Amino acid sequence: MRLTAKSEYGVLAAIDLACNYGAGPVSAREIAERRGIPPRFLEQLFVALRRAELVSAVRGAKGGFVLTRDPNEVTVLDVVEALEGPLASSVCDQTREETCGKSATCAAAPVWAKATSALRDVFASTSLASLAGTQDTFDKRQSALDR
Amino acid sequence: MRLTAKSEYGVLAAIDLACNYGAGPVSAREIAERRGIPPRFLEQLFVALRRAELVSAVRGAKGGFVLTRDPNEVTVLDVVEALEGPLASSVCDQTREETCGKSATCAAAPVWAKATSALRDVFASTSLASLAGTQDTFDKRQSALDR
DNA sequence: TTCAATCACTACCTATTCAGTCGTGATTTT
DNA sequence: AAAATCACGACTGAATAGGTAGTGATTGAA
Repeated sequence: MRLTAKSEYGVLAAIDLACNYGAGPVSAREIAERRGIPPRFLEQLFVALRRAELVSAVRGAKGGFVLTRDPNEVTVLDVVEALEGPLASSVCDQTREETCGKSATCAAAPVWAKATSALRDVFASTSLASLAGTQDTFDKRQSALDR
Repeated sequence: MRLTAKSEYGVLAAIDLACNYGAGPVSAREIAERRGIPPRFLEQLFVALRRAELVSAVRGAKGGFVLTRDPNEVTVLDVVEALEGPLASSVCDQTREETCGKSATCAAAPVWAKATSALRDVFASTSLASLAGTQDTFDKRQSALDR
């Protein structure tokens, strides 16, 4: 429920990789410049994305990062959870047991649960491919690969 | 997009008022005790709720707060926005103009917008009455008033 | 009329988190 | 060997979260 700059930058970076999917590794420095992301900060995000096995790293000169899966198969939820941890409601996290009347659970819990669920649905149903810039640009790269 | 303890406590307090709707003012102290909310903190939340005209205050002994509208007509969105400010995406807030390819807008913007919208829908469609404890408890109070 | 209960307002405080930066090392290509 | 790149951990300044404290204003009840 807490979205920070990690998600913003991380999703942007992931979209960039989606745009370049199949065209070899893209360096963090390149993405940082293109997207206006602080380079040393982005570096850390890629460490998290690699540990979540969303990207794989290629070290050395001409190295960089590549998506480990097709951009259609990677969702924003994957990226966000890799960077921010599990997407849970930031409130009413089972530490609170007060009730309205006699109910055994927090009276507000249903709405927080619905909120988390709605957010999760949006993120889980949005692939990197669907965000990857003008779709034709993406398609053009794809068709170039097919040849 | 940022939900803090203010929302958690504020919605709980609002539910409490919903449970007691029509039965005169309920003091902040009483709600704080019943719901396990730090009293001085809750006091501040009520200031915000009053300024948003969601509740009205009754000063002096036997005073407290009452909902200004029927619990069916007050939504969680009302309460959350009164306490946290307008519900907007915490990321991609129009300060960022980078693009994927040649698009004029941030490539990730659509998903953040959808997320905000989804959250808003959930909160706007949840009334205090629907959360107010066991609905029968609430109904009982209501029918008692009708007599 | 006094007193206690209650809301009103402002200021203040402490710990955590955010949003990075920095230094250094490891790996690979050229 | 040199340059480019990723890897890892420590560090930091600013903001925010989550309260607390002091004081004052208003009102009902004794």
